[in-house]
Amino acid sequence: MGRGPQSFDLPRLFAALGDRTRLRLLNLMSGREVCVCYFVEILKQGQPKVSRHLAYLRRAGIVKARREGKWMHYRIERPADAGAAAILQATLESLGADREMQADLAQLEKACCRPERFVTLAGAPVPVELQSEIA
Amino acid sequence: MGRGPQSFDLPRLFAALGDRTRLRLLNLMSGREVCVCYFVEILKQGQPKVSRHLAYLRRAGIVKARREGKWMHYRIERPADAGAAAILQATLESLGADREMQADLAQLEKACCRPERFVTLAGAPVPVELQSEIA
DNA sequence: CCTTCGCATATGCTTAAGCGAATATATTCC
DNA sequence: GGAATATATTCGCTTAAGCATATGCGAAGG
Repeated sequence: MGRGPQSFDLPRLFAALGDRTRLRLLNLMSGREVCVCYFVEILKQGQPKVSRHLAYLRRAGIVKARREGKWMHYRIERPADAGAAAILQATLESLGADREMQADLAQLEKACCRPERFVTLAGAPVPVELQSEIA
Repeated sequence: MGRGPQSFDLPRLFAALGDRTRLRLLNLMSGREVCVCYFVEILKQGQPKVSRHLAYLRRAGIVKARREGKWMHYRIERPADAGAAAILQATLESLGADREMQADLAQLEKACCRPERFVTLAGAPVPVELQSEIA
């Protein structure tokens, strides 16, 4: 009994999406690979908090980390399960309607163009657009 | 600051979807209006537990209750927000891939055709298909 | 090496979720 | 009106989530 062996763990996915901080992180990663330091700068929240939420997303299987020297880059990983991928896709699209999410993206633009304005981002790697990624 | 005044409370929606019991309830309501007694019979869980989860869905704004005599009927209510509606739609569709959800629907079919087989459903109103409802 | 930097994780706390058992409310039937 | 039925809510408990502070750990750089 219980769930079928091949079916995705949807409650886990929704638990991962059920937090505003994590949605803001996903929004910033939508279409790009972003360094952790940008998250900390833009969300204006403590680094351990950001790191914990990124770990949560990682464990839920919707985000992937890549190390580059001292820096860690995160990007969205499309789930293998088609249903889960569709849900994530719909979620990312609906985030665009949210004011704060728009503001976050605007901040990211500013930070990318003029990292010298942000003390914490001196020398940090600029986010990179992803080619065949979600939205 | 914070969210825009018109944007939907997505974390609340995801919190509502982040529980397997609630997903099973939504799956059973997908395309039909169902009486609470069917939920209790099919999920084989205590009535207060089912009622509590239904209340949760009601508060999240994705389910609507209708009283008919002693019986309460529940059905899915498409959220006004387009993004939230799309997420809910994708969720309902992806539930079809889950074994337990399929089994629940099969049980519902059986219970509808032969309610006399289920002691607890004697005289209970049969679920009714909805015309222009989600999926 | 040994320090600094970027990030991750452990710790202790507070708050909220889920549960079963018991109780309350609403409707029907007699 | 009182018993019976269908559903909702409350209570006490256990478990998990989120937070801030503090600590651990890999990678550069001197």
